[in-house]
Amino acid sequence: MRTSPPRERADAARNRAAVLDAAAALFRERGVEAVSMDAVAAAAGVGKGTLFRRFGDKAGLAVALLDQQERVLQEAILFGPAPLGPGPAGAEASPRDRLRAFLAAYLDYLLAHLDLVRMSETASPGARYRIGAYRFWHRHVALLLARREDPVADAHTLLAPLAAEHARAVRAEVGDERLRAAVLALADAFTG
Amino acid sequence: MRTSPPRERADAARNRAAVLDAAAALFRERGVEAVSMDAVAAAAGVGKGTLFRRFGDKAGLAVALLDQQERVLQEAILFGPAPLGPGPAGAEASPRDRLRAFLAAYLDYLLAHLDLVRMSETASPGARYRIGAYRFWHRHVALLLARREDPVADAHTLLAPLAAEHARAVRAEVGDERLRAAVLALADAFTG
DNA sequence: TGAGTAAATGGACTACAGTCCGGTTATGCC
DNA sequence: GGCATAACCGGACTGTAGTCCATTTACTCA
Repeated sequence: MRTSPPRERADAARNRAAVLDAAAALFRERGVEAVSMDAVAAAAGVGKGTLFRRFGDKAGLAVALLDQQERVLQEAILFGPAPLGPGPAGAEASPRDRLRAFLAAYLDYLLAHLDLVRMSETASPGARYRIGAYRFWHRHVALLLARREDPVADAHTLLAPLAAEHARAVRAEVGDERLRAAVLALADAFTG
Repeated sequence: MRTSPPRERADAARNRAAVLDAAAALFRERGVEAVSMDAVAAAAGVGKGTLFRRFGDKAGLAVALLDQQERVLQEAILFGPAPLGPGPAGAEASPRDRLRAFLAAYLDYLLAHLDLVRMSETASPGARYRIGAYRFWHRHVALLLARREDPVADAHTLLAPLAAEHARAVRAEVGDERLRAAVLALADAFTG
C-alpha cells in the first residue's frame, strides 16, 4: 500500500505564494479592512475561485499569513527556555510565571498584528474558536491552571480578554499598558 | 427658545412597530441567523431603505428588539432590591455580592437571548463596545471594583467572557453550568 | 381648508463574500 | 515522447448588507 505523498503541483504552489505576497502588500498599503478578496485575487493575478478554494475564506487567508509567526510562539512555548517554555528538567518555571510569560508574549504578538488577527477571528462567525491556534492556547493555559477546580472552563475565561475584538476596544480606551496590566492581574487572580 | 419635541410621525411609528413584529416572528420561526434584512423588510411590508434608516444596520435591529428586556435588568440594578440593586440605605449589599448577582442575572439574560445578543454584538465590527448597554454594564462593574488598582480596565476584563460569541463557544463545549461557575469564579478572584 | 415643508418612504443600485463548474494543465506511467 | 487522469484554474453567478435619492405623505399654520 503506497500512501503516496500528494505533492503540491507547481502551478498551485506558485499561485499560493503570489496570493500571500499580494495580500501582505495590499494589507500593508491600504489596511486589512479596506482590502476586498476581489482585490487580492486581481493583484495576485489569480481568479476568485482559486483564492477561495485554497484559503477557504477571508479568515483562512489571515490565518495563512499569520502562520509563520504563530508557529514561532508555539514552539517557544513547547520547547523554548523558561519561563515561556518549560525550561530544563528539574528547573522548570512555576505555572504562575509560565502563565504570565505566555500572556505577555501573546499580547506582544496580538498587538503587533491586531488587524490581521482580528480578521482571522471575526471574518466568519465563530472562527476564533474553531481555529487550531485557539485550541493550542487553550490547552496550554488549561495545563497551567491544573490546580484550579475547572481548568478547562477557566482557561476559556482567561483567553476571553485576548480576543482581538476585545483588545482593540480596550486598547482604544485605556492604551496598551493598562490592557497588559489588566490581563496580567487576571492571571495573578487565577494563580494566586 | 422652544426646543420643540419633534414627535414621531404616525406612519413612522406604524412602520417601526410593523418591522419589530415581523422581525420577532421571523427570528422565532427560522432562527436569527437565517433571516435576511430583505426578508424582514418584505414581511413588514416596508422598503429596505426604511428598515435601514430606522435601525441603522442588523445590529441596530437586534438592539431594538432587546431594548425592553435590557431596560428591566438595568432598572433592577439601579433601583431594585439587593443584592442586584443597591437596596435600602444603610443595608447595602457588599460589592462582592452585588457583582455576583449582576453576573448571574446577566448570564440569565444572555443565555436566554443568545442569538439575538450575538447579532447585536457581531453584526457590525466593534458593535459590542459601541452599544450604550455595554457602557452601562461597564460603568456598573467598574464602580463595584472601586477598590482595585484599575477598575476601568478590570471591568473590561470581567466583561470579556460575557461576550455573546465567547459564551456561545464555551457553552457548546462545557455547558451552561460550568460557564456560569467560571464567570462567578472570576468575580471572586477579582473581589477576593 | 389648503399650501408649504420637513420627514419618511421604497426600490433600484453598489460592493462584497462566497459558490460552481466547464475548460485547462501538470504530472505519473507506459 | 505521448496519453490518461486528477488536480487546478478562473470568471460568471448568487445572495446579502447597506446606500441613495426622486417621490410621497403627514403635520403646521395661516
